[in-house]
Amino acid sequence: MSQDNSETLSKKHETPQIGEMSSLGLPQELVEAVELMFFAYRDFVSDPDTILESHGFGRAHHRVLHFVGRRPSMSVSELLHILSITKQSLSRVLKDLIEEKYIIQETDEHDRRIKRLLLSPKGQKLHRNLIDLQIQRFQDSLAKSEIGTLEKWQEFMLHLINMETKIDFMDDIGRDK
Amino acid sequence: MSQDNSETLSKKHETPQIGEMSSLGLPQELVEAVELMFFAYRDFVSDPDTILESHGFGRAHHRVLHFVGRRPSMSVSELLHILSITKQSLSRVLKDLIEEKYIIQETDEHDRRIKRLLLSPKGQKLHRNLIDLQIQRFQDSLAKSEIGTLEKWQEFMLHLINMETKIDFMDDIGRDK
DNA sequence: TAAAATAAGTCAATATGGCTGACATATTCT
DNA sequence: AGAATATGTCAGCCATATTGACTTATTTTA
Repeated sequence: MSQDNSETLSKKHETPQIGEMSSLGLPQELVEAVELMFFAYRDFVSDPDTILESHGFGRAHHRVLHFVGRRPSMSVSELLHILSITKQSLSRVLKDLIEEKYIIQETDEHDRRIKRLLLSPKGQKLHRNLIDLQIQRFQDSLAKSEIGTLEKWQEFMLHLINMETKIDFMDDIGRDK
Repeated sequence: MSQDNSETLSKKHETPQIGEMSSLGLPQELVEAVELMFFAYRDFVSDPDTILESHGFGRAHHRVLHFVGRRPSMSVSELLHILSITKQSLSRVLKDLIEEKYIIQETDEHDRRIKRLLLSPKGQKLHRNLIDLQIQRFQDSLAKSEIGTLEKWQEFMLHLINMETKIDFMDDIGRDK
């Protein structure tokens, strides 16, 4: 519990430089960064959920919608590769999106085995709604931050997090930022 | 498909300043940032998985282990609050961790309804193994980056991502970094 | 002190989104 | 003609989340 186990620090973490040690005997800022990844990511993906839910979709649908929107005319296998999931996992969500006409399939001109995936106007609209929320969050965070060092980056990440989350759990993180 | 729909940009995203527009008519760097969140987070949480799997645990166990390690003597309801899950969801993983003696419960001295959660030495060891991997990834990324602006932050995030992922999908992101 | 509120735990049912294995179909390559 | 490739599908399994209803122990409050 006290800091007197600092001699037993793994070789990987020698050179704490300026930073204080956390209760774990690890540099405080790095432990905080690990948690910021958890909180910031969770809150970052939470915004689109409301919209998705009203369409009967989940996060898996969002990811497909996003990458098809960003990289139009991708093949199914390219999409599988990007998402790093199996085709059986993809098939359920892709089927939904195709059935409800958010995504259009076009057979490749030169190799008719390949199906190219595209967003319909309806799909583009939903995609845009979703990404707008996430970009807005980035811009808000950016407006509040002035990115410089790791500290600056943490500040940026901190601002990504919901105010409520911050009030509840950020009492010992980023106090003076 | 072309950029000529830039007039229809949502009011929220006027002021693209210097940045070019993506195929979506949104600032390229912000769209890239959205994707970096996805890739970086995914790869960041992937390291501990191997160790967890060998213990028969999943990511839910990891999160519990992490927060109990970081905030020792938390009550169950505080943990629920931090994780933002229901107690029914928590109960399974917490039960596993208690049964296999990674986590110890202690009844609060002043209010015997409350159970305080603590890592056993065994739990501390596993927690340390897991966080070491994540901190190492941060340190590696940090060594490669020089954080400054949003660009710097993106560079930092980019370096968090597995080389394989970068080779496969980063062909149009962060080319010149 | 009796009743209400709180902390924790449990049972049952359901949903999402991953996984594996086995196959089927159409198309292209050798 | 046969092998390889791209896609799709069936069936089942697992992890992790959800809701609602209920129990038990303990503390607070009226």
